[in-house]
Amino acid sequence: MDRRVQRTRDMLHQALISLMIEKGYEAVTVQDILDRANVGRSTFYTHYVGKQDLLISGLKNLSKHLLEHQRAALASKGSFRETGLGFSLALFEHVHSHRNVYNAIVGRQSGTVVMTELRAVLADLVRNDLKTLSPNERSSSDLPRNAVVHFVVGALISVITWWLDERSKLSPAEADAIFRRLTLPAILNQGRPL
Amino acid sequence: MDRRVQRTRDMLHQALISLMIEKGYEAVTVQDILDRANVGRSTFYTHYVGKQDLLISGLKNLSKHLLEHQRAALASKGSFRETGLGFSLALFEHVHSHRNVYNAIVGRQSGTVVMTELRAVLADLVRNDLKTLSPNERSSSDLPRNAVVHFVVGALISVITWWLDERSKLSPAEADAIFRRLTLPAILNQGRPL
Amino acid sequence: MDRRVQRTRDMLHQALISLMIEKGYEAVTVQDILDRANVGRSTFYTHYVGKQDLLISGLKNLSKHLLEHQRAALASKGSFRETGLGFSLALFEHVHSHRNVYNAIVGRQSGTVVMTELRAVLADLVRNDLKTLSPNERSSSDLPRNAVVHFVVGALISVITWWLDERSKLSPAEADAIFRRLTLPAILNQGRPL
Amino acid sequence: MDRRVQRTRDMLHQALISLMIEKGYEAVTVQDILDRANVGRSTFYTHYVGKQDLLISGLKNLSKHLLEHQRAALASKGSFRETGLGFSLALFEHVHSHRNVYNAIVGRQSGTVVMTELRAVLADLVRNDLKTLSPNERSSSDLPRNAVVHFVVGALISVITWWLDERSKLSPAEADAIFRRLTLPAILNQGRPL
DNA sequence: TCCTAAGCGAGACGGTACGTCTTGTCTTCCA
DNA sequence: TGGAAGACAAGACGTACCGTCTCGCTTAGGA
Repeated sequence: MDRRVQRTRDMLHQALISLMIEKGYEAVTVQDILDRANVGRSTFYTHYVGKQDLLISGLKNLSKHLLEHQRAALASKGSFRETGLGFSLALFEHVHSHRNVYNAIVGRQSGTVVMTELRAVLADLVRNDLKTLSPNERSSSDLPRNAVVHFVVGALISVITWWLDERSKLSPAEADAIFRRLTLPAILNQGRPL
Repeated sequence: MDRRVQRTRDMLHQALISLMIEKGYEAVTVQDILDRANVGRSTFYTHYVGKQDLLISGLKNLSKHLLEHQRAALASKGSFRETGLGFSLALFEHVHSHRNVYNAIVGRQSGTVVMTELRAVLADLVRNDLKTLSPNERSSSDLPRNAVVHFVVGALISVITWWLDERSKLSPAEADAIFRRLTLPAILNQGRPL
Repeated sequence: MDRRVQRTRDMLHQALISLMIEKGYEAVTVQDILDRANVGRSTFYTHYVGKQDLLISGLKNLSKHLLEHQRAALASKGSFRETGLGFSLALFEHVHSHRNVYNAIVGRQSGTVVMTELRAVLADLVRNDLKTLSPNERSSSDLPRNAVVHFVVGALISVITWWLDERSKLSPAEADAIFRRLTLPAILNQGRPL
Repeated sequence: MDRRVQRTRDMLHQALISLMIEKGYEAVTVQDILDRANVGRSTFYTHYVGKQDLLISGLKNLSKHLLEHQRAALASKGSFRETGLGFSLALFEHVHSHRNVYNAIVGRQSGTVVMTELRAVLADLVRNDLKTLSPNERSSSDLPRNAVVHFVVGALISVITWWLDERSKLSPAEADAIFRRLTLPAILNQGRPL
């Protein structure tokens, strides 16, 4: 591929991210992106279907990053309580070191598209994790698998949102601990009577 | 207030809801609403700041409805496990009998505004409920109150979303049970070591 | 007629005139008039068909005023050169003492309706006058009567417009003299070869 | 300039003219023009500030046309009585061959903007002509130059209006003759006592 | 090394939705 | 009970984006 192509795409990504931090995804105009990236209108539409497409293609990086952490955690031995949802700490740390970006993605100014896409990425990770749980440990299989996946993703995003709103007074590890204390009991204690 | 005013507002609400069911909130145009409601453009903007305003003013009804159920549940005696989050069954039933509306509100075609507003309504209810928990029972106070509120609301919406996506094969009571099995342990078992 | 009716109409006329002076006829809104006159919308439309109607009904006064002067001039004896178009000096004086109103009527901010109506009023006067000319004096009757009427009215308005634009450095009598020097030769010297 | 630009502008001009003929300038909507010209709304406002702007830019053509005839007349030798206001016949002929357009411009359905602009165009031509008169012939310099210009333009438009109203029973040459018989004496005979 | 296809910026263009404004009609309410 | 207040439908306005397109200029990468 032409060396220029990659350069154009990078500039577009950078432009979108910096603009999202400033105004939030919804408020960003294609024209804004073009101006910021010094890219022509037609060029933009050559590479991407639209604003969403540019965004989604950017989220792929996050996805890759978290998948690696998940693989590492799954490889190690230990109970699900210890190693389950093994990507979560990595995610909280990623969020922390890119606070401003995540504020734009997850915050008040966000948009449906961003959230939908983020949920999809996380749902994949969670589903992977839960697959390893069912056969080995006390199972949550008496609850519909998808319900649990939705629940975990919702909890994850809720905690991240809250954490960011609180201006991140807590460390990533502490935030992660809260997430796990809220989420794991539901997954692990299904046998206990309610 | 002029009798006509209420009539106009009602017709606008009806129009918005029916259009949301057909196309989803984001896709609905102000002009669509005007045509459906037989209302003039300026009249619309006399009553509402915009599409969002019309929507939000509509969600007030839901809020009132659920608040009543909550009051009833809080009045009755029983442990938090039984009576806590007492509005949840009512909500699942409301969702069930207005499936199509909720699909538009919560579904793939929804918009940020709708969700934000719905979350705010639910957050108020949850916060009310949790206030009654802390003093009486084994407390979740070692977790930040707001984190728990966000978590519960996220869980609630996640389960509803999943339930609607599954075409509601389960009854409202069953869906509510799932929600409670996933959420209550986290609230009640904070003392147990993870 | 109800005493209040006349009061309402007067207030509307006053409002229109003062607003015309401020912004010019075209820029004046019915709502502007209502606000200024403290009159309800429906009341306005009860009395007048619209903005134009209100204006035209106001011009009737001018018409009456000038007609009287014309009658006086026609009654006196003298050649057409002296007494013809006998209302012209009265008009220039009227213009002078209501400069601001005429600026609004005739000026840059005016509107078609105003001008059309003013022309009609003047055309009637001119036509009256020319009727007295034809039989008695050296005639312009070899020119189409209507052409001459249009011409005189056009000349009159042109001179008034110019005079007002010049901020009326000249007295009404001087302006009138200019008008007569420009217009009368054409009417009186038709026999002379061109 | 982009080839497309000229094409767009042409189509807009054509649309405006044909619509003016049908409904008169004032009654023409921007949307009417867009529909007729197959041009997008934003494109229109890219090229013109509004309806007026489009109109005025169209009157530039008339101006150019008449200026050429004036130059030709000025070049020829002869008294002012013969060659003065040398563009007038050309104007009457232009009016005649574009009767429907001029009816829209000058007629009952016209608007202030149209007339104001037309007056300005004609005033320039007249002023040019009168400049050649003063030094060479018996002067009208004892009358304010601007008054005379206004007067001539007023007379010209008056005669044209009358002529068009009469459905042009007269030839352009005859109409021009009437105009000259009405206007020239005033310009040339200033020395004669009134 | 050339030269040719591609990548690109610039921006014109047709559309569509927006929120504002004004008009003339129609309804309510109050004095 | 008649007029003031003002709600209303209609629809034009000028602005803002969108996604498609045409145009030349530049520049890589194969001949």
